[in-house]
Amino acid sequence: MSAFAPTEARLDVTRAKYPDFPRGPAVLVRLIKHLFKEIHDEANALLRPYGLNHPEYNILMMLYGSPDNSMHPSALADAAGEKSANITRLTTQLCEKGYVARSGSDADRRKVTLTLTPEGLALIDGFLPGIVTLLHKQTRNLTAGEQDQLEVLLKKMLAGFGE
Amino acid sequence: MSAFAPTEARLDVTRAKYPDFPRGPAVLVRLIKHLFKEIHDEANALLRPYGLNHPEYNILMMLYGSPDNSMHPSALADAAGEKSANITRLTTQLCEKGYVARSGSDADRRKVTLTLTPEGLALIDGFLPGIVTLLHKQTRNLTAGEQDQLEVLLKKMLAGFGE
DNA sequence: AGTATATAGTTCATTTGTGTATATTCAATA
DNA sequence: TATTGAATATACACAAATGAACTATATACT
Repeated sequence: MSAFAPTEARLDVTRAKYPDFPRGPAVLVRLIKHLFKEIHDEANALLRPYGLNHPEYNILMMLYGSPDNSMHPSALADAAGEKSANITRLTTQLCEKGYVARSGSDADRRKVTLTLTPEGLALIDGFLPGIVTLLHKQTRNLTAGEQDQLEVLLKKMLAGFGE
Repeated sequence: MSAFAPTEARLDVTRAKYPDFPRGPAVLVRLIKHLFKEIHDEANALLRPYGLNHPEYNILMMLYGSPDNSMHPSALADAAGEKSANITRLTTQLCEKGYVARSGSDADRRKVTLTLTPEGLALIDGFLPGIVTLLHKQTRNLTAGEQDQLEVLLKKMLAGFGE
């Protein structure tokens, strides 16, 4: 029996009380919330031994995903889905730990450039094997074809936001 | 152009540096994170005029999804995907606002029962129309068939956790 | 019965996240 | 070139969430 069954039962009760409540959309939203929490918690557990949490990991990986291992804070905020005030705090921590370096920009002096240090790159090399294993584990119930399908549908849904 | 395109570009760079990094699973995880943040932020904005945030809303709706409008804290933690310590804090707030009532249980004196008050039910009636509209808006890009498909796939993925 | 083990809920210290205001720089244009 | 408005990043006060320790009941076992 799926762990999600109680959620569906609750939704049935809700619809009995308030028939307009849309079952499909509500299920999707609750599924996404549950998945996010699970993903978040598992990643946190894996990263704790490295002294990192999930948001810090995300920032390191966004920088790693840039050809020169560097980004500006505002781009990082978009990429990591964090508020810019939080980027300041998180990157300050990563700087203090020595994984990221801050530097000014000559072209636009408002901007700051954040770059992975050699220590940061070494840390990433250290935790990536575990992350790869975790990612496979988290999607093991889906075939490659199902993953593609899911990706298409999630993108389509996401495209409906912020318009 | 999709707002998600930069994420995919970063993933390509990552895979150039670390070929084992699995593209599909990583995309799925990032999509889910982005969707959750959008859903969370929009719900927060809608609920603010009612003096509620998204987690508080979730708790009220979990109670509403129970036939007698009541649940125990531990069940609520599961249902709402919150840690039990957080349930204590959130429900205390909701009690102070008069939307939820706490009471002991005779059968098992460790347990506490949380029940929606008439004020809580009235509040729900007040914000539900807006929520219904929001839920439709958040899934407007998906046909009914696509929503069903997405639901199946997300459930399948979720079933892979915690085993 | 008596003891160990597990469960329910809370408390508290700490970490993490947000909203708002502010300083600085850039870009547009009158 | 002076002025206005937008963008970038940060500071800070406050809000929310977490992990770990703790109290109290309940359950299982000998």
